[in-house]
Amino acid sequence: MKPRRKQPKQTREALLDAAGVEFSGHGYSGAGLGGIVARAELTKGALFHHFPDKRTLAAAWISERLGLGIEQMWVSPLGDAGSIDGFQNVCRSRCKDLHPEDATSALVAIAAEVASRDEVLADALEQVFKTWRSAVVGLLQRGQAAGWIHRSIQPELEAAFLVSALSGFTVSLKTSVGPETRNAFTRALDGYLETLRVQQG
Amino acid sequence: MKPRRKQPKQTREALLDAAGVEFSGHGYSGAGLGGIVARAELTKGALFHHFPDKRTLAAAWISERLGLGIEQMWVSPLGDAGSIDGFQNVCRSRCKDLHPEDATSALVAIAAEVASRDEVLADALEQVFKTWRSAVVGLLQRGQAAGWIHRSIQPELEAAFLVSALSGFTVSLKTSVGPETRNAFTRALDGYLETLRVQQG
DNA sequence: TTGATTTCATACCGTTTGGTTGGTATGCAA
DNA sequence: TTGCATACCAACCAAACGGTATGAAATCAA
Repeated sequence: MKPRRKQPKQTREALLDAAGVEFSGHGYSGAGLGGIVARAELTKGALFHHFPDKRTLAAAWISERLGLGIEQMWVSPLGDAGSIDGFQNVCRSRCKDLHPEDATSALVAIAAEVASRDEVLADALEQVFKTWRSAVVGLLQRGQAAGWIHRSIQPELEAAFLVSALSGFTVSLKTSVGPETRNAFTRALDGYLETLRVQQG
Repeated sequence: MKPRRKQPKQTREALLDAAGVEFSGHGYSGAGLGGIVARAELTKGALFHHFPDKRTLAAAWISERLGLGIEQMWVSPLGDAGSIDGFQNVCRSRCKDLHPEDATSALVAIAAEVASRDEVLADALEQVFKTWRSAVVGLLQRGQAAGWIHRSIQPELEAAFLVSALSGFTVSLKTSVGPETRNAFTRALDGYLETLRVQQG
């Protein structure tokens, strides 16, 4: 392989990675393009060659990076779950590991900040939320078909509720200091998931 | 009454009101001090006389305005509820009326944006969240004592779960366009609250 | 090898940022 | 009425902001 000196694909990835760190750490408005290109060890020339403006960079980061993050953290694990206990284990594991720098927290934070005043970013964010909710819907439908999820619940409703609860959880993690809030939510969520189980006579 | 020409109390309130509009509409980083003083029809001289810097202004707004907003939207209504149906009615009413400009949405948005990187603001925010959770805890305890809330649940856990769910709901409201998400969450929340009810033989 | 195109760096632009300065007008206590 | 602290304004500041203009390497098609 010849050692290329200009690698546009790689440059674009580096910019998205750096943008992710800055957006996650300082929010959309709080993150500066100067900080992003400095972190990527590039210049604004490279940035504005690959992205026309800041919001388009953010939209690309949301769709590509946050979307992939949600896939890895929620969609795949939930796709593997085959019982209520498996469902609970996935949620417990995520609740224990969630921290303000991961994709889930960043998704919620950016959505809370800009979704109501930027249609483009709101669309990109909704797309990611939709894949998240869809994964839950799919799991619940499979559970109903297989007989381990209560027939009376409506998957779309419970999915919207669950994703909202987990979203709010990422916010509460940022304000509280100790592990009490994390433990409280985790245990209560476990109880809620229990109510989805078919009653064993 | 003599028409006073300098009214520091009133000036401070006007600054907090204007700051509230700007912070709610553009977030903490997105809101500028110039926009705040312009909205209040004052100058930076007045602003920096009453508040030493931007974050202190934000902290005062969180404690005084958002705190009062949560009191009015959640603490008082929940304090009046005396049954599961009353509890559900309060939540249903709030879920229907919640919009991106109210105190609840602003509280969550600011928390998601700055809580993980500013201890001062995080403390002020946690105080407000705590009064919110405490109102739920108090209601659940009263319900258990009065016999209309299931004895097996732990009020602190369910309160943390409920407040997180409602927090996440304010975020999901911003990304989705139609009323589907609002309706889905509202109905699922109703079902969750139903599980707190004592079983009628 | 040539010519066009892509990929980036450097330098710069006007605007806005949070915050400061110096000064003036008001309110209150004596 | 004097004297001093409070309340507020207008002008200003350096730094950072998002974005642009220009040009030089690097790459690729011919």
